[in-house]
Parts: sequence; C-alpha cells; structure tokens
Amino acid sequence: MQSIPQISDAEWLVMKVLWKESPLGSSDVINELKGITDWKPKTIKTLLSRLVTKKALSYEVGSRGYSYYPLVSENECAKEEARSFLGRVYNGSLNLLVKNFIENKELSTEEIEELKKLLEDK
Amino acid sequence: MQSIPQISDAEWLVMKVLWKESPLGSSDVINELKGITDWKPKTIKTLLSRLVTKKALSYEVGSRGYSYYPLVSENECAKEEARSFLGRVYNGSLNLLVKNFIENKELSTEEIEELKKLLEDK
DNA sequence: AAAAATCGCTTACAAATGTAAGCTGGAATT
DNA sequence: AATTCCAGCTTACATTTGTAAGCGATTTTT
Repeated sequence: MQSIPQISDAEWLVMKVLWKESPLGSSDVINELKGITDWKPKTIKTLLSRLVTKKALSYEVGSRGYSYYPLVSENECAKEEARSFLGRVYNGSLNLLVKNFIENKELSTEEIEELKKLLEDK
Repeated sequence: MQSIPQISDAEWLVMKVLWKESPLGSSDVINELKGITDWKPKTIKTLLSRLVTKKALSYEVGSRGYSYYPLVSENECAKEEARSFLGRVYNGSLNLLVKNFIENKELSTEEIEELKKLLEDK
C-alpha cells in the first residue's frame, strides 16, 4: 500500500477528471478542463507529468500517446486532505467544523435536514 | 473589511498562539511554541514577519520589542480555509465530507451522538 | 563597563506550485 | 511526399513555503 501523494490545488482538478473517467489521453483531459479553467494545454501536460512523478497517476502507452489513469482513489486522497485540513484548522475535529458551520449559519435548512438523516441512518 | 490573507501550515501554528492570547512579544510566542514544534527562534520570527506582511498580524511597539496581535479572527480564517478545502475536495459540500466520514467509519459513536445533538439544538 | 543575549531587518536557499514555452520526432492532412 | 500538428521530454521562471543565519543596534547581565 503506497502512501498518499500530496496533490496541489491545480492538480486536484486534473485528478478529478481522471477519477470521473479513465483512462484518458492528455487531449481528453485538456478538453474536459476547457471551460473549467483557462489553462494552456502545455500547462495541463505539465500537471499530468507531475502527477505521474508523484505516483498519483500512471499511464498505458497507446499509438496516439499515453492514456492516464489514477493510482490513488479519490476517497483516500480526500481523506488525507481532510485529515490535514482538520488537523491544521480544527484540531482534527470534524465536529468542531460542523459546529462552526452551524454557528456561522453556513448551512441551509435542507442541508441540516440531510445531515440529520445521514446520522440517523447510521 | 480586508480580505482574508492566505495562511500557510506553519503560520497557522503561530496564529493559534496569538488567537489564544494577544498581544504577545515574539519571545512569548517562541516560548509557547517550544514543545509544540522544534523551530529555531529565528524561524518563528520569520513567520511573524511574514504574517505582518500578509496583514494577518500587526504589532504595537514597546520598549522590549514588538507586541503582536491578530488582524483577522480565527473564525474567519477557519471559514476561509474550509471554503477552499471543501471547494477543492468535496465540491464545496460539507455534507459530502460528513457523509464520507461516516462511510469511512472515521467517527466514534460519541462523536456521532454529539453531532446529532448539535443539529437538534439548532 | 564589557560581554552576552535579544531585537527586528535583510538575506539565503531548496522544494513545491502555478503557469507555461522550446524542441524533437512521429502522425495526420493535404 | 511535404507540411502541419500534436506527443511527450526538458527547461524556465516567479511566487510561496519551510527553515533558518547574518548583521547592526540595543538591552540585559555579569
């Protein structure tokens, strides 16, 4: 089991594309990101390469270039990010985050209801 | 109303000290961080200066050096971090984060109970 | 008073990140 | 076949971050 690589903000957008669907060629990734970002194709290629170096992605070699796919799941990356964020900001406590959201009225009534249901079902 | 400055991991630790109590001289901050980190005093001074530059802190001039105090509240910084983190990782949805935590069994029974109560009281 | 500790300011320097361009070789188009 | 286009590889360069050290002034200690 490999440790989770550190994925930057910009890289997350690339990973998301490949978590949604993979393997994809770089041109597909570039296409998916049109509209979401205004990065030049070269920029996206750089990000893909870095993600390969970090072992967040790998690729198969095809006739028309590489086909990239994730080596780490979105879930484990999200978990890792949550750990780091909650640790830094909320002493590692999810509950403290939720409490703050409630206090700051960041949640709609529907969201609160949904949360309740989530917890009940559990 | 100033916008929230971007506060790095290391800087958060410094801010936390000053959110807990302020104003404090750099030596007090250094002292508070002994035990939590193994940073050299110079490192902490650097962080203090950077936080002043970023307008996260300001200071009063005293006889024995500066006395630092926050210009931004922990709450607003936390909110900003949460916004950025949730946006990047969970499409901006707190509920999705909570859902993932529940599914991944990251929460103890007590925490779940506490969350329920938080939501009820609301 | 001399020495030592401390202050804040300036400088350092490597790694990570955002954001690409140049170059070379093969693929698609004309 | 010649040309254009796209692939991936290498290089670039500014900013942010982690992690300090050096320096001159001042304060504190001896």
